[in-house]
Amino acid sequence: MSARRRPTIKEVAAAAGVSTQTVSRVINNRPDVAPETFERIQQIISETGYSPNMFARGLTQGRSHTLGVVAYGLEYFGPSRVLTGIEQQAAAVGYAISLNLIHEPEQADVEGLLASLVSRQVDGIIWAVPDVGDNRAWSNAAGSDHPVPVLLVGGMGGQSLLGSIGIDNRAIGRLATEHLLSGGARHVGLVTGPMDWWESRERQLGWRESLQERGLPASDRQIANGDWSATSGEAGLYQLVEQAPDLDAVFASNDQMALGVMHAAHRLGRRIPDELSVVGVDNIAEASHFWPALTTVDQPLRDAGGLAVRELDGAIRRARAARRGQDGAPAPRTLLQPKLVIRESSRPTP
Amino acid sequence: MSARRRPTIKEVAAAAGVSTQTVSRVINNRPDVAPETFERIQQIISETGYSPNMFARGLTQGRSHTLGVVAYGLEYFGPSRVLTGIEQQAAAVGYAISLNLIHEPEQADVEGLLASLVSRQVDGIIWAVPDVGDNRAWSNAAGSDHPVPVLLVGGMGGQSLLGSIGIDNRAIGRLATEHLLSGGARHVGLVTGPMDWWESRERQLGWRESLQERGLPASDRQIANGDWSATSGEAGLYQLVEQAPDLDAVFASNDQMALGVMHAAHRLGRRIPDELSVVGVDNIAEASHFWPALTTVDQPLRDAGGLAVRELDGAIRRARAARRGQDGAPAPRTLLQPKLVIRESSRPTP
DNA sequence: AGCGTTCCCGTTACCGCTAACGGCAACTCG
DNA sequence: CGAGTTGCCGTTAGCGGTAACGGGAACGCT
Repeated sequence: MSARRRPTIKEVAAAAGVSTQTVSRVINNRPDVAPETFERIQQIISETGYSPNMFARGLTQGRSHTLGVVAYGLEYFGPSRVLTGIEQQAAAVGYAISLNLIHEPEQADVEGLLASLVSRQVDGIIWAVPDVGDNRAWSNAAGSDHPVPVLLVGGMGGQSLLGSIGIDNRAIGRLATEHLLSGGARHVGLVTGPMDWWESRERQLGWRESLQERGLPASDRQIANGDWSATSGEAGLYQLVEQAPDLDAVFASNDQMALGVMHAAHRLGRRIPDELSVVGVDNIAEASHFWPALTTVDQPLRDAGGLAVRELDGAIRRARAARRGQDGAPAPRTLLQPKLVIRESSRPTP
Repeated sequence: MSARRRPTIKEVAAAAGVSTQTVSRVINNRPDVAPETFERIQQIISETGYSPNMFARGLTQGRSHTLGVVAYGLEYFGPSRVLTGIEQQAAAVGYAISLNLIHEPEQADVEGLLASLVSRQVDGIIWAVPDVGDNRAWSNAAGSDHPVPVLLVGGMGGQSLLGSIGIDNRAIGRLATEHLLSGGARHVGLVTGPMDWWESRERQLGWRESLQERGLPASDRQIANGDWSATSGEAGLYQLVEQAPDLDAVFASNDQMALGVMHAAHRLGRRIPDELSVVGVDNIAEASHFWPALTTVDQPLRDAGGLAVRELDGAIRRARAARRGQDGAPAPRTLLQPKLVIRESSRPTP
């Protein structure tokens, strides 16, 4: 942990007997350097272990090759997956990641956070915080002209002026519900996530639409509110069987709650899937080893993260090229499609 | 997503009719500014939304207030917890986080990664990658004098010259095994993690020590090698019951594998905990909702992350103060202690 | 009155790097 | 053989901020 000082371009130039500009040309791989000189300078660079100072470079070029990423809840499956996707793609495209975690999504100091990222000179910002409550009101604000491009990931609530990448959560609800119905279920219960989450509301909508299209009831008695935890899933089933005794299937809005539901079903002596079919969401690694193996809806979360980086990179380039052209194309919105994974917790289609 | 240019200190100074130096004094809260002037400048700053350019500031001061964090496997419970702890503490102490994820812990280009972080001018580096194979050989190298302080988190393999924060994994093995023994078990099987992980080897050592201290056998027939996945835990139990028919307890090196073990036990018709006691490690959120609720060993991972930031901050300050003093104190090593969480998958102490 | 302080503020010189430009050879070509 | 390339390299001037120093005005003190 010694404090060996890093060499500067000036020292490299002196050692090579050239000007700093020539060294600069070498490290940026620009023309107008004699092959022989090029070799010699590169030699010295690797000997001294020189690497350019990003501060100085950023100062002249006005870019940092860094993306600000604001995320929430790494302990949850979704967010950590998205972050992994972001990091991977960012590394591939040549961006560093400046990570900021939010702990209270509802009452974050959004402007302060964005300002601090901007003052760190990030080239763009990815807002990967779930759409909870009105925590995205800022993104709809008229005066939301940020000094750098901002991209939203996950959730699509509001008429945001910003670009966004999301997953079709209503389709998740429909996929799960229609699968349950096709397996013969007629009384499909729902354990929701927290209702201030956009994802929860959309999944519920999908569930409701599917039932209504078939003329089946979708009353409040078939709904239990959860909070994503297995505990709440367990409590949810106890509540459901009381409110709707003829329940024969449950769509749990995530795999943890599905686990809780199955736990409760075991305690109640209801066999899965014969007496009760269960479908979750997320396809967490453990899902295939639940008892029984859980049928679930898989979300392309990693892809969403990767796509976010590519889109943001595009926006950065465009903003940089236009510099003061028209603000151009409306913010693009992308919605990725989920996929059903059928296992043993649901009755198969006959 | 407009590209409104950010104001500079020069513009603020012009607007206030003072020199840039005076503005600089205001934003750094330094003396020698008349209260009235101070007010006026601050007014203009908030009106224009000025915030200092970190590049320029970093260039003169030689620090970025950024910590480089290298992590691996956010999809695993441990690493994501540690990262959360790091981020939280970093935010509290005033550091930003530059995140780098590794995908192949065995064959990462360590020097390249460190160099890239250093060239980004991070003030210090936290290496939060599990100790797998010989991927930490670099940290023992004699010439490991990095331009910035480096701290290792998790794992304690080798005689690293660098400071480190870890969790006592041998104690994990002992806690789990002794709990099983105190519940009456006499034939304790082990499902390990991958054996090139330091954590796995230490947990196995703890298991072995506990058995040998009581004069109980700890043969290879009681061991099945897993890979952290639930699948491997399931396969592990099948293997164990074949190799050691009188098996009455299993220590699984993480909760996922414990889940697999319980899954297999159900299939084999072995009742838990009466016929087979099971203990896991990690205390993941779902553990209390497994069937039955899983007894496990809790690791203070978030604390480890937080502590890492504080220690690194100290090292940074010291390095900065000494600047060329002796390299001083030997790298401190901290070992945090795990904690047993008793639930229903293990027979209680009579 | 004369001198030293204190308060407040401006000047200058960098930090490390790159864009823009200029300039000197050698080389090409009609 | 003179004029226009082309190849190669250096000089200058910043990017936006801060450290170090200096200096004028007002004040206090003997």
